[in-house]
Amino acid sequence: MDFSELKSVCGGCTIRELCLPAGLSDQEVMLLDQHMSHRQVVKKGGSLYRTGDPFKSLYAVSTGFLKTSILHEDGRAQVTGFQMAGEIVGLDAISTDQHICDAVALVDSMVCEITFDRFEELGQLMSNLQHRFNKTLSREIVREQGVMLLLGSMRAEERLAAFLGNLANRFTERKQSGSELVLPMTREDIGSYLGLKLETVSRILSRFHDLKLLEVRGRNVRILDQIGLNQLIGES
Amino acid sequence: MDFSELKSVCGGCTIRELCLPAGLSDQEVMLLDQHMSHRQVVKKGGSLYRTGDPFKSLYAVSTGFLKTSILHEDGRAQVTGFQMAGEIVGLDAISTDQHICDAVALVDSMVCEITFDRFEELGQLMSNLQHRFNKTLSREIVREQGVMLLLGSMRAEERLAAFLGNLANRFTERKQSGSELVLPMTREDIGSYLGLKLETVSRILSRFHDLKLLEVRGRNVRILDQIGLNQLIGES
DNA sequence: CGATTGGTTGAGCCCATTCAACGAATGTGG
DNA sequence: CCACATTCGTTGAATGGGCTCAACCAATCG
Repeated sequence: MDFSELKSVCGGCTIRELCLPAGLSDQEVMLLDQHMSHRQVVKKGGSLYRTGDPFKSLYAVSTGFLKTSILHEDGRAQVTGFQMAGEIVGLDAISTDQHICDAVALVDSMVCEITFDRFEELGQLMSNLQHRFNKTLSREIVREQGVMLLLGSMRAEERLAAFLGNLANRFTERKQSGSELVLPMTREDIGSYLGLKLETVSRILSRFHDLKLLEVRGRNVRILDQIGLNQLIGES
Repeated sequence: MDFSELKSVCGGCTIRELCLPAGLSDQEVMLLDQHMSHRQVVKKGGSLYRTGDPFKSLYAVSTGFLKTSILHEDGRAQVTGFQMAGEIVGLDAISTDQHICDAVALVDSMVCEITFDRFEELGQLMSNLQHRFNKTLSREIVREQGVMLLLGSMRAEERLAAFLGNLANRFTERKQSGSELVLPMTREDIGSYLGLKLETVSRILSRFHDLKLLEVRGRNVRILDQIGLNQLIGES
């Protein structure tokens, strides 16, 4: 049996309510299921797609963790997001029918593929699905605005505190611990996302450790004082 | 006659191809027209909507210039975009049915309103319109990613050069001069958008002036050396 | 085992900020 | 109409937060 391609089954998916099928009736989910392509494995370090690839499908992260990053001509890269279970990857490619970022797995991951042409047809059949999808796109716009606020007007400490809080919330939504984080990305990835150098990320994590806000052991981060972290944001 | 509300007529609009009706047939545009609400005037300094307002409509800028900005609890604001003719405002509110930013007119402006409920119905009738709208949302995601790249990995000079280049392109698309810019926003607005202080914006404009890349007289900026500006981006 | 990747920490530097003064333009009320 | 306040923009001097450069350690991999 080839485990690299398994039929997606939204109906039985535990994170259904965090993903595209959110808010759909059982019948609607069945219809969606029929239009889903196969589930795919992306090995750690492997890429789901690369900049310039023709756009064919959206992907819902099933398990694992991805990052997306855009490359500037001169080699500079900017991580634009980290996607976990239930989150959709590839939304930016709708605009140009070409992927404008790289999507790379940070750990062994699985994604559910759905052909966008098919998805648009489905949207015509199910106004409910289309409505939800509009919200999904809008939510991504809002998320990015949050990052703009972070990059444009927060200091390094605040950025990191906000980043950790955001991760904690998303883990909690997924019934995982919101205080015992295992970061799947490198310090450099975090830095790129937050507009900081990796050394700065490392230093500030150490500082948070000293302040007894965190317990940091490499990629294992335990949040000791979420309130203290939150207070950090917006003081000064 | 009340000039504050005029019927929108996409069919005869000069910027039709830059706006929602882009790519639609004449018949489809007529149908869209029937569903458009009235055209509204927003006076300079006035706001189209404010954070927290319930979401009812999208707005297409007809003439003028708007800015959108989000407010952080502690009073910090981040300008998230400047919108000119043909561009759509309010996309972020779809996600939560509430506006999460303020939209303020930088000069006397006119906007075309379309009720989002109606628009979604129209999208069900016209797959073409829905397809285009998906692209519009995706394009906004891409635009914001560009800003993230700018904020996350460019130095002040590069940010300003990229900003001016972007404005020039958008003016050119609208058959206006791409070298004789009249900036409708303050230095503070620019700074907020670019993650810089207003003094820094002012200083760098002066520096560009000294380098003979620009001619700056207050809000009138003439681009003397677009190539030079572009070269500035990504050197360092 | 050496090579590579990822992470931490230190010292010095520099770019953007902060604080401040000043000028120009615009608007307002007497 | 002028006096005054306010907003907007420019420029200078000093400061500092995050960067650069560098050394070092731990873990992983071939």
